[in-house]
Amino acid sequence: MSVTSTIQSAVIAALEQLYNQAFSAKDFQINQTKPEFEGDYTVVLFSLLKPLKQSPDALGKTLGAYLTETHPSLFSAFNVIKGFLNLNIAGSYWGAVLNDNYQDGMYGRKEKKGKTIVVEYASPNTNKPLHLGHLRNIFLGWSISEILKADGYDVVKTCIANDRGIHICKSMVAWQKFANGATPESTGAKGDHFVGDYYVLFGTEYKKEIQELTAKGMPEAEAEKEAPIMKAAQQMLVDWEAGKPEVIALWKKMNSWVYAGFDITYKRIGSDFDKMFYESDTYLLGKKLVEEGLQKGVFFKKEDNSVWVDLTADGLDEKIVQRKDGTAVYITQDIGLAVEKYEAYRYDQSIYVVGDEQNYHFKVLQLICRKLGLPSSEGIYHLSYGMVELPSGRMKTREGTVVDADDMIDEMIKVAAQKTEELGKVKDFTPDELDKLYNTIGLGALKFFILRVDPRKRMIFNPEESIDFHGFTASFVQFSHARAKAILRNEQPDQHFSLQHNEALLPLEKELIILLERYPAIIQQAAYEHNPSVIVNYCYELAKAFNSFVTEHRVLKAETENKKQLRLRICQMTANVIASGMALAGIEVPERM
RNA sequence: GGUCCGGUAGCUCAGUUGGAUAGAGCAUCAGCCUUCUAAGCUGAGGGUCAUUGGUUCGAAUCCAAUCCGGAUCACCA
Repeated sequence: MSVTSTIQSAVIAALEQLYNQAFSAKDFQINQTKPEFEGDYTVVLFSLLKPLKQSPDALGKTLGAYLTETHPSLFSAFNVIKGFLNLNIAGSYWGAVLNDNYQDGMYGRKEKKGKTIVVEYASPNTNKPLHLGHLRNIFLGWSISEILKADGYDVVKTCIANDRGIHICKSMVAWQKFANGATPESTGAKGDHFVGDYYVLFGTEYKKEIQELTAKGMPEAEAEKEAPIMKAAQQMLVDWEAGKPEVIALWKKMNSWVYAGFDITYKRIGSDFDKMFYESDTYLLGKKLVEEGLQKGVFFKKEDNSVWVDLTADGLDEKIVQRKDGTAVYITQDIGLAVEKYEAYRYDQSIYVVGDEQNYHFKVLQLICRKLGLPSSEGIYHLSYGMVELPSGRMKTREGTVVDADDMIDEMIKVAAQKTEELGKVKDFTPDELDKLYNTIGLGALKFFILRVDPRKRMIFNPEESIDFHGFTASFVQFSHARAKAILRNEQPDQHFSLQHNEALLPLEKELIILLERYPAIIQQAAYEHNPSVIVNYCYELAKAFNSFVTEHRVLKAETENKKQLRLRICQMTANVIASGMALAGIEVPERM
């Protein structure tokens, strides 16, 4: 049990004894005591004054005296200032926290809850390479999954490949028309980039054709529909859904190129999935559900044969669920996917890591699932994150300001290598070890930079700032870990030494133990909020405190053997917690750097 | 226009769910390596928490209005 909840229970019991009134944890607050006051934890008394008909001073003194008297091993002293009861926690209590957990690599992780959460993330289109926005998505999804696991859930990491639809047909048409049979193998290109180039080519050709048509006097809106290359793409989608063999063959070939490219990137960033779903499968189930919905009267057909759902009663609009030509739209497959996921995992929650521009889409999805009476609907949770912007503004494909994921990763690792060489601390590393270290530092920096921001907020990605290895960065935290390990390489804590608590803890020692004690609660909070930035910020805070501690106090040459053992335990536990926390963000920490 | 999200130091971000004098990093300035890793540490300056009103012992945090920025309201995904 955490200190905070221990104090809470003690206070509740005390109030029951002293005033014969029952309170719950929600009736009053326990905070860490502000540094300018004496004490470790503070009970805020204001909310209790009225029900107890007490003055702040009287209540504080009575409660403080009672608590210190009845829990001498927990509270060593107290003071009351205005409505705040400041409690000193006994040194022996902190000693026990340290002693019980310093070797535990699983510290902070919860027991299994027996509940399943499905997390969907990445979800790329198979027509262009991954960019910075995808990286935020993948880092978030992967990290949230790990955090939920640590909090005791069974997690299934899933990915839906958006492998069908008009956008896929566009790159297929362009390849057919312009590639002359070129392949990634023949050109040496990475598969996803190769296909992406044809998608871009489609766009430029399309624009060209529109210009030609409007030059002949056709109105622009009509030209957009009549452009031959667009008509070819639309026809291809119809052929694809009809299962025309040569279209399917082409589709399979091009998708396999893209997957090969994605796999390389996933592997580099250490991301993985337990289960892949393919839109090309789920859309059929979606269409079946649309059919059922029509029977049930949840959907209705318009004159042109397109199928709609009326959500005006729920404050939204009418929404199309199937085109007049019978082909599926985006949401059709999502309805199918929701059912498929539920059938497969009977989940308690189904998290979709998808950008906030799709808030409306997920509102609609949940409503439709509910109207269809699907059991999958209630667990749907859209983890909506903000867009990644550059200092110059939004990334735009058309303006070529999209930051490519592979380029970004290369750059980070390159700069990490440069920086490490400049410092020259690992000259004895083998080339393989160096390679691994550069990866750890470069990728760590990228992940940290992205995950440190609250997911809901838009974030500005400043390339220059992201490769800064000072301050609030992954390298700072990694460095702190390496520093702790350097000490531990000289000497390990003696497990058989029994710590004495007659020497008072120094402020920096106590600060670190208090921070370490909070780690389990931090995991819980991050899981509850679906927010990896909670973990990342915590790791930074811990690393910062550790660096102050290490510069201020000697560990190996501590004043007494008792102090030395205490500090060695602090080093060990800090290293463990940093490694554990960073792992939840998908960031590795080196032994040396 | 409707709906949703955001606005905290020059910049990038925290702020323990309503608590004490609002915190970090970067940038600027001043110090600290003969010591377990200086990718570090210590200190200084920098704030009308968008604005106004309200709720109460107490508001960056809750409510209302206004201003600014973004997303969305597609037979794109």
